[in-house]
Amino acid sequence: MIASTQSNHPLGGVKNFDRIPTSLDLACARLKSAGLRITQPRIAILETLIKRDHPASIEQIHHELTSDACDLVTVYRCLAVFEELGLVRRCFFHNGTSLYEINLNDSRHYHIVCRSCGKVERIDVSITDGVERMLRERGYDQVTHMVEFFGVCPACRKKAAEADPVSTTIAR
Amino acid sequence: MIASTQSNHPLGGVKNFDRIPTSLDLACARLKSAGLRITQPRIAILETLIKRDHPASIEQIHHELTSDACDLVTVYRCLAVFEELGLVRRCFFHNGTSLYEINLNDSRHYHIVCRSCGKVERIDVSITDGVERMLRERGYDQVTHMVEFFGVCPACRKKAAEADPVSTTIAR
DNA sequence: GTGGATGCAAAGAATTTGCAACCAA
DNA sequence: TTGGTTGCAAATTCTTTGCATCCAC
Repeated sequence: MIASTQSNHPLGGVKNFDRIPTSLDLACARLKSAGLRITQPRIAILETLIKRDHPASIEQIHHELTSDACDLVTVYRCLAVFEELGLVRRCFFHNGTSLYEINLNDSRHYHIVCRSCGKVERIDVSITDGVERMLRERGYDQVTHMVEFFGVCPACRKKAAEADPVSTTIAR
Repeated sequence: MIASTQSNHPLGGVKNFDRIPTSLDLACARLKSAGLRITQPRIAILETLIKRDHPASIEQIHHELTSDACDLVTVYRCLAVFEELGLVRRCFFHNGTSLYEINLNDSRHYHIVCRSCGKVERIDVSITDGVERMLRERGYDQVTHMVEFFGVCPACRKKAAEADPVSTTIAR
């Protein structure tokens, strides 16, 4: 997969399939092997998701595409396909909106979302493996899960404390 | 709180405040102490949530109210108030819809939702305390979280296997 | 009596669907 | 060439808002 039989140097090939596969290559391969077509809108959306590497709303993704790369409806449809394929993961945030992020190697990580500014940070821990195993033992199939943490980030706390030094010391 | 000073027997009082407080009593007390009014629609919605003790959509809750107890809009508004007060917890499910469940004593538990039939089971484990603590140490405030597990329940697996014995053996 | 809460209607936002035209394989 | 994809428009669903009326306190 990394280099063809025609060349031992990973970057030395002249043909496309001699390159080290990029994230986009991997995503396209997954599309292809599912019998789906690799179209301009799909490439554009995947590139945006890969470049971003952070959850984004459908609206945001559409906005970040180079202008009129495709219709908003197409973004909806493509993301539904990507999610079905597992290329993309859907997360739900405190206000109920869903965000999408690229998920090429099923990396298990979570997010902490600031209640105030909406900033998303990544948390790289694995806390739910035991539960998933337990559920499988109970007879559940295709088990996945979703975890989101919400809180007020340090920056927003500081800002709030400066604006109103008294009330912000009271925790929820 | 369990019995008034007028009676030592927990069930022996004649007045309302001599009863053991019910869940509804507790919820109403929380409303009152927040300066909010105890109205017929609010009582009806709370009773439905308490009786159910399982996540339900706004539509379902409205439907389960004894006919024309209140308008759908009122259910929306009441649930927003209850959520704000922490009387109710909002969960997000695989299709992106939000469900609400009563949350009178901040019990930490999660759900496993069947992808196929939508059945919700409760999981009583605590897996995220360590992460919440870590986030607070990093400077986050008002930290909460949300966890949902999705899978195909044993009953649906069996049903699917009977309908199509070949393809259902392939795990995701 | 008074202000918070509700009902109704209507607006607004988010998402889905139908169908003809298009283009990747 | 052909069927999966897309764009556009319109339908549908979900949620919020405005305002007059009502009723809990």
